[in-house]
Amino acid sequence: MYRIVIGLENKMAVVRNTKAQEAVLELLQRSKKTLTADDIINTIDVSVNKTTIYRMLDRFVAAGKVHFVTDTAGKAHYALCTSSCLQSHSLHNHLHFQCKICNQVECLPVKLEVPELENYEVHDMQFLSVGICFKCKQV
Amino acid sequence: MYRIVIGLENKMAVVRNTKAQEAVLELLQRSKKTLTADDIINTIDVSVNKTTIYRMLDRFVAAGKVHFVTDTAGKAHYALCTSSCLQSHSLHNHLHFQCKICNQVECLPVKLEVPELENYEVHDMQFLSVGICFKCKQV
DNA sequence: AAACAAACACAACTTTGTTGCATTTAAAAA
DNA sequence: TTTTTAAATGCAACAAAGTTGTGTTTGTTT
Repeated sequence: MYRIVIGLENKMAVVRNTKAQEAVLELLQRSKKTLTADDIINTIDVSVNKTTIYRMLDRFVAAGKVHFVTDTAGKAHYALCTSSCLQSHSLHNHLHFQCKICNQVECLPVKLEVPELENYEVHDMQFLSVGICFKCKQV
Repeated sequence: MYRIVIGLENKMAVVRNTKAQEAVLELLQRSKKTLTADDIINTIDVSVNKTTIYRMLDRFVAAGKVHFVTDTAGKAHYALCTSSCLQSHSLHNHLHFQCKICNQVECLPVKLEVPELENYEVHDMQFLSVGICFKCKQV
């Protein structure tokens, strides 16, 4: 219900390496497109509980390793942060694309310029475009 | 589960005016910020079933009267379309702001420029910035 | 090796939105 | 005006996505 994370203000807690976490990070690394929690649960080869997946993803987001976009149906899609995510105070100002046909969401290498918002404190952003992707258009 | 709408390709069906619909549109008109289905259900004075509210909102979106943004928690926030929504093929290329404190989402009068996406068919977009709004910053 | 807390599993739950079907009702047709 | 028709609604049951609580496991530090 509360997928927002306050960044890295909360002191970096001690972190432990587990098989499950490594497996999830590897999945995200290998994936060209974003992954939903469900995608991960259905793809991962080690046995991991769904609650664990959700909490893990929250931790990754909090740590700035991963970012997510919510699609038009309200589902969260996760992707590893790249170097470009880290520019300008960890704001993810690149565009995402959600395909109505294959339902996948991908990060696009397109940065959007956002003017300063007077009197607002901007912590993060999600830019989503919706339509039909390259692959699905060809079919 | 499927909040996307294919625009107006489906022939404009006969539309009927009902008290409920008028009431919802009036609520949206009066509201400075976007409203969730729940907001509407809790605010509206005439008795309307929640299913009706959801279907109604879908119809309004399909008709281009209303647009919505999904917040970081995956919840849909609806707003009346203004004249500015109708520019450039009914794409809603203005920015929205979600406040982490009051949890409200508002339309901002800020248009974002999006370059053409080669080989992609863009039907719509959702631009969301997240942080602390003007009012909540003052408290 | 012992201690500690991060990470996990499991079950129950919440929230948001959907589906199917019967009923009502706005508006067109008779 | 009355009849007809399908758009709009109501209701109940359901579904998907994510969360909470609690007890257990297990990395890491001491």
